Amino acid sequence: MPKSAVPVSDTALPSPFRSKAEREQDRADKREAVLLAAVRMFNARGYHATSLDDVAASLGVSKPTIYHYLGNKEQVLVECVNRGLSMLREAADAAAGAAGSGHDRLRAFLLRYACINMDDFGRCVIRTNEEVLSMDSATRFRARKREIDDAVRGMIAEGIADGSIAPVDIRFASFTLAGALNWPARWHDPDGPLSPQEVAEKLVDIALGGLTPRG
Amino acid sequence: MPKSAVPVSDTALPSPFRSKAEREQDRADKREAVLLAAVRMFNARGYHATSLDDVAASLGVSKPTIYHYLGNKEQVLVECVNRGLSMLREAADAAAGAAGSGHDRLRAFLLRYACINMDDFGRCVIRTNEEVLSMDSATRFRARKREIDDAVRGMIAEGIADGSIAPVDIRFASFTLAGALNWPARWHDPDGPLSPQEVAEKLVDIALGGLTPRG
DNA sequence: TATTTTATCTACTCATGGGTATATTGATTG
DNA sequence: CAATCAATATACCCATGAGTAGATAAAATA
Repeated sequence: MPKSAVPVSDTALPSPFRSKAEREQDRADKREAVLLAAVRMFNARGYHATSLDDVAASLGVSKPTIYHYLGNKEQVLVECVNRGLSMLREAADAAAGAAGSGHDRLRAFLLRYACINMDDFGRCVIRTNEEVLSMDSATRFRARKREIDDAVRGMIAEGIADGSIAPVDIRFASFTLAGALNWPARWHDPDGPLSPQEVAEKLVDIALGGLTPRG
Repeated sequence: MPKSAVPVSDTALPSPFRSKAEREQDRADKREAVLLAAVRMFNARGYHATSLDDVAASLGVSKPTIYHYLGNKEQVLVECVNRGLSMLREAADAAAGAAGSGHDRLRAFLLRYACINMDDFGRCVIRTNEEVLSMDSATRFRARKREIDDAVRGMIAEGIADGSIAPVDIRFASFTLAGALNWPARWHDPDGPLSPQEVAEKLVDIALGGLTPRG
């Protein structure tokens, strides 16, 4: 353990000597910073209209620095999309494992889903068209989105089974909900007066109205 | 009228001599063919990923020919978008002038709206992000979309007033409906088994469910 | 201390693609 | 028939931007 040669004290004085773990963390942080800067520009101007020179400049570094952290432009996009997809996946798993009726679980998930769609990385999932990806990445992208959609359909099916959701066409219901809740990725302004949470609640209430059984 | 020098007969023999009107029609037809070829490629691959060389090649002509009919690449896109917007506008005017309750008129419009969003030019309206346009075009684009949205909001308001629509938040209702019905522009496959009309009916039924007053 | 590794830069290459200059041909017009 | 105009092509220019080569300097390691 040569690392313990580095002074370690209870008072944790900031040391200019960084441990291996710290250096790895530094690297990960920088990589993350690149992704965040990139996704914001992609969302604001579009993938093709954003050059890696622009992204680098916004971070005060040069383009090769980005290539030091990520393989190429497409990988930058793919990583951003994957972060968004992971958030969605976690939300789906959480909802699937929660208590309550199908309707309750669906509602809880949709609220989270809508919020993620207004987040930097979530928005990128919606705004990224498969055509801009390589065939390989596009296939993986489609598969991961499909997982989310399957989860939604599952919740709808369970809601129909337990009577908390009206007996709608499951596929079209999921299309309708997805469309309604994806759309804010295009119009919601993070700097505007409407918080994602507020928007999500209003949209979910209205969108879910059509699935609620009639008294 | 020098035009009448061209032989005109009741039997309307096809003549190789074209009148001025015919020549203008030819030109308009060619222009239209360029737009249709372009919008299909824009929709399939995205605006930035489509070169005018590609569009020209798909028509069996060369790029300068396109420039003979349209000023530049952005104008090609703008014309396509405008065709879609005009269709939407007509549908909105027709619905606004129709008989029936607010709910009836809204429903009729939404069916048409959804179908237009699965048409070549309508799809282009949805898929075109303002960021790819010049500031000037983007402003006009936004204004025309806003007109459509205002029409929807008007119909919702009338429906609420006449009791055919539940007293929802008008702005969020229009966002929800728009999202649900815009989304097919991204997923509907014109060559697939689902006709736009079928899709439109199912989506509108589900999306409108949330606005229908409870018994 | 010598060597290697990491982080970063400057300065390139090179393909793509928007847009243009200009030639050609055939029809239109005077 | 001459002059013009319309439609099209070939061959180009030039900016942008992805991606790379290679230098440098600092830190880490042996």
